[in-house]
Amino acid sequence: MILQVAVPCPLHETFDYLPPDDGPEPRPGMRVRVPFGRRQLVGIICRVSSGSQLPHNKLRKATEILDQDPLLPEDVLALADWAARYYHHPPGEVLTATLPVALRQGKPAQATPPDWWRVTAEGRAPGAAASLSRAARQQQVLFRLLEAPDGVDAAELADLDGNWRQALTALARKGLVVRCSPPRSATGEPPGLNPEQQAAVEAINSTLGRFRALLLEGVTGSGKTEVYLAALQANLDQGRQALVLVPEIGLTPQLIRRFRRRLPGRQAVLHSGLADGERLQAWLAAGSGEADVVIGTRSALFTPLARPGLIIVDEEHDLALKQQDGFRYHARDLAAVRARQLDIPLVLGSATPSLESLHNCQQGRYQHLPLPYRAGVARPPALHLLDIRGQPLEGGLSRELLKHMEQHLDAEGQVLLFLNRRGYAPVLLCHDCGWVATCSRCDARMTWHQRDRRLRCHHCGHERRVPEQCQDCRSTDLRSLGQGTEQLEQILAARFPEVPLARIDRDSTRRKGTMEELLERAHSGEARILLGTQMLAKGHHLPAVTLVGILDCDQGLFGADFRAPERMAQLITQVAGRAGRAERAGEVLLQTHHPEHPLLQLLLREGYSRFARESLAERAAAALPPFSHLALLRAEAVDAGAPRNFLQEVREHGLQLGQTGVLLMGPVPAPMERRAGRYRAQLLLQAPDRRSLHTLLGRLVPELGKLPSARRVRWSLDVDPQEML
DNA sequence: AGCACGCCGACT
DNA sequence: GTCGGCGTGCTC
Repeated sequence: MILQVAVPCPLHETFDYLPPDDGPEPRPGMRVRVPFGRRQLVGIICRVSSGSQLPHNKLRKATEILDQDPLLPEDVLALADWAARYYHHPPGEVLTATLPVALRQGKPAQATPPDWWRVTAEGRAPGAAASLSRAARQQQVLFRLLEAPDGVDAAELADLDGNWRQALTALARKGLVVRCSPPRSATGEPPGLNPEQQAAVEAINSTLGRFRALLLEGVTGSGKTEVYLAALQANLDQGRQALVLVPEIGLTPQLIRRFRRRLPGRQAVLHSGLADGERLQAWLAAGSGEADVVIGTRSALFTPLARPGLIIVDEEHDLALKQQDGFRYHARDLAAVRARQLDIPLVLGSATPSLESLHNCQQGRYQHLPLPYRAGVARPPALHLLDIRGQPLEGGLSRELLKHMEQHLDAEGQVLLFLNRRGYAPVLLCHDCGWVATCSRCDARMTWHQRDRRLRCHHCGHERRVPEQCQDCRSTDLRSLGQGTEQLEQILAARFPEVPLARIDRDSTRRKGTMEELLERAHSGEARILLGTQMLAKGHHLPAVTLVGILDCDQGLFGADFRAPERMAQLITQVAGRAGRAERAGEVLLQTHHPEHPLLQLLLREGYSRFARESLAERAAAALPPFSHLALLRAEAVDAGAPRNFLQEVREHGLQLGQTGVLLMGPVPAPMERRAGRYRAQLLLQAPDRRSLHTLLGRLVPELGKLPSARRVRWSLDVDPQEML
């Protein structure tokens, strides 16, 4: 008997081992400890076969089988295998990526019973709390449990000071509290659905039990989540589990609470903020069938499910669904593969669908489910361009925008300002000689953060003190150019001193919990002006916002990336969607220096949907994705010439393989050549069909590591790149 | 990736 | 005379 084992190292094959002398019967999906070189690694059994290509004396014996039963079911193994082939990534690294960290390290896959506690009848008795007058800690714990009729997770007691665990055990000994299983959540009353929502739900429900991909294109506020909830309910009624993927930013406590409130059964949440132990428990609960709905960010896609019935990918256009380093997979695309393999429906949802998914609808591969109207009484916002050419600007705000802000604030409205640039100013400039502060490690300017008196590079994180003098001419007349959110906050505080403001960007939310705090201030209406970057653009329900101001929408118009316009349109539409979600119609003002730009005009006049269809036609004409297929080979090194040399060698190697149809473009320097002290270059492969691209990559990639020049660079392959940076 | 082996420069 | 630099090779 031979075990084919995937080990966590960047090699494109599995390794054959003899089974250990004793232990459980080896089966695919089990973890196994194996000797590898002179190390011991935790690998995963991919196959058990009867023979090996290698001579018997070359084979080593596996040390021990780590699982009694397979950790990964057949379908996850098959998905990982498919992904390793499609992304041309080492199978060991792909499989390792599917496991929670605790399991990668070889820890036992043991589900611990829930640490959930509630008060007993004795504990509820009138004299119980009073009897603890000499045990303040126990009293405190008891009070906390008395507040929660369903009990609490012991982890929630962690904020009590002192040894709450000891107090809890003491209370249990006295019979005042008891460990129990957490309640299955109750179902809140679903609101009535409008006809479009109803039609979408029926379309999804009618396909439960077999594969089909459906694109739910719902304008902001059209009630996509209600459609998800209804479909999830129907799926649960059939006794099946569901997987819900969201981009990191979308996984807010708000959304989780809504799911908890509305769905029966148990939900497991998987995101990067979890401790290893918590993550493991959620993962095991999914695999055992204990959890009914699994909600998570992209890596949750690989979670084993005991009785899968439905996969939902929310905000399917979002870039966060594509991993941007190491194993560069797209969770949306792999979700389609998994749904097909499991023969269950896949629902993709977005207000601004990716061109890829719209194309799939046009091709008839996906079913299109439009939700063109806002749910309830909410009316769509009115979008207007503000031509700011030659206009006086106050901190980047035109008079016209300021006037509208005053009007909305006077009318008790809430104003949201969007500026996709944090810090005080993006440029620090010497007024005497023109010197600008640049990063020593990147080809980029440093951003001035006034409050911390520091210059920070937003590309590599490098920072230093703000210089007193120009580094070139010693002049002390250093000035800022342009505005970031930090500066705008100051200007607004001076201009509207009476109006409470909340700034939401990566700097203002660095401390744990501040994000929730600021969002709460925004949500409650306490803050009247909201100022933020990307962070504020997505997902959050801000029903009181009546005016949205986008300070600079020109950045996206001239990006080097062919996806830049699409990104810009998605961002504008998402930000605009924050306005007027309640009864009051919203107003959206876009400041621009290019009011006649055809892309902006199209977006404003016709909306995202038409914009996207027009863009698709342009992509077709230019033979760009999704009408052709790309792979990007990146290389970087401290030595400036090494990446180019390597890629040149790869190019020649690739040309020799003579795959017709595949274009090799480059090598060229990356758009920002030097970043974090490394020079970067890239080679782009383009093909009219997937097959020829993958045939070439299949032959080329395993050879790359063997090239001598590869040793001098760090390289990575990005299949279906989303960003050319 | 990790880890060893191996062959050349500045030190106790 | 050694310690250690990183080039090269290998992992069933």
